[in-house]
Amino acid sequence: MKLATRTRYGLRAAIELAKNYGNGPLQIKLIGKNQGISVKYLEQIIAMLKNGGIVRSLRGARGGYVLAREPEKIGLDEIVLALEGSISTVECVENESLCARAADCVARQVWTKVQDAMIDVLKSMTLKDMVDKAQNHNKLTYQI
Amino acid sequence: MKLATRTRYGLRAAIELAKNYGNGPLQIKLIGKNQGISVKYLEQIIAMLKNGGIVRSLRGARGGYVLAREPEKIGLDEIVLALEGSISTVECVENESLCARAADCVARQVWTKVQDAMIDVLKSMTLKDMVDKAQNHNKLTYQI
DNA sequence: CATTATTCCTACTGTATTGGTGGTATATTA
DNA sequence: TAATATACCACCAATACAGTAGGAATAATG
Repeated sequence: MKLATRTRYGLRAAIELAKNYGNGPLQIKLIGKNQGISVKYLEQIIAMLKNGGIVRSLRGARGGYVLAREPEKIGLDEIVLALEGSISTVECVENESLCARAADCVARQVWTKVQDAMIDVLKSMTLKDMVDKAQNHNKLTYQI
Repeated sequence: MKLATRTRYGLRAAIELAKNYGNGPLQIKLIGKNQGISVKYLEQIIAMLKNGGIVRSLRGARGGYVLAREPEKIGLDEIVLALEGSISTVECVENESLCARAADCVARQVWTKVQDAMIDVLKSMTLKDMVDKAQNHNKLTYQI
């Protein structure tokens, strides 16, 4: 059940970008420094966020990354989706055709319920919510 | 986010044992055959269920495995716990001391909520519920 | 135009996990 | 004691993960 490190890092990076929203691009170097994450590794992780349509990049000097949309329009489910590839406990939940008995498999029903519960929680939160929460502690408090 | 195969297999094996509850021990060989799972692999998986106090073993001829308690007293959370080691998305959720900022980390709050949602769902179901559901389809319908 | 800052791309590496196999020891029963 | 079945232990191949490395492409700046 453990999340990949890249998912944890990726969320933290996204929150940094959300905090910086409206103030121009933020460089990976800075995010990595603030968060204590290998800059080279973060590079790959943010590329996933880019592919997922969460962030946009600005190349060249003074470039960096910005959120692709307003923080209140980015659900955490989108972020996890971009980083994990899918928010899914078991393949057959998404793809019935993987198993002949999928349609009335009780184990599958369990994993579907678990998965739906996770997705609901993630969908209920946006990057804006994260920034607001962090603001209350008025520091970079989202470090894992 | 994907579950390990052993967790899926383990749940299915536990459901088989629940279905057989009251009819004496069930052999791994049989479960593996019914479920299309490598008997040798299943051996290891059921050993985890045993360590977790979910099943008891009976050695020797006519031996096999039985549930350690009535199916209605075994929550699915216990089964996942036995197989995954912990029902946890991130280490720091369980163990605050892993990160100095854990106490007011917003990312950690996210993963805590996700994890709690999963645990709630699993806790809400017992092996008995699984047997009852499967009965409605009156076959081995829990195959993944 | 040269320099600098930054993203982008691709490949490599060590480690751990996963999924699975094989063999032997041990206990129980008939 | 022979047959059955679990228990235990060691091994193996494939994959994923986390991180490193080097350089190419691109944009801004002086």
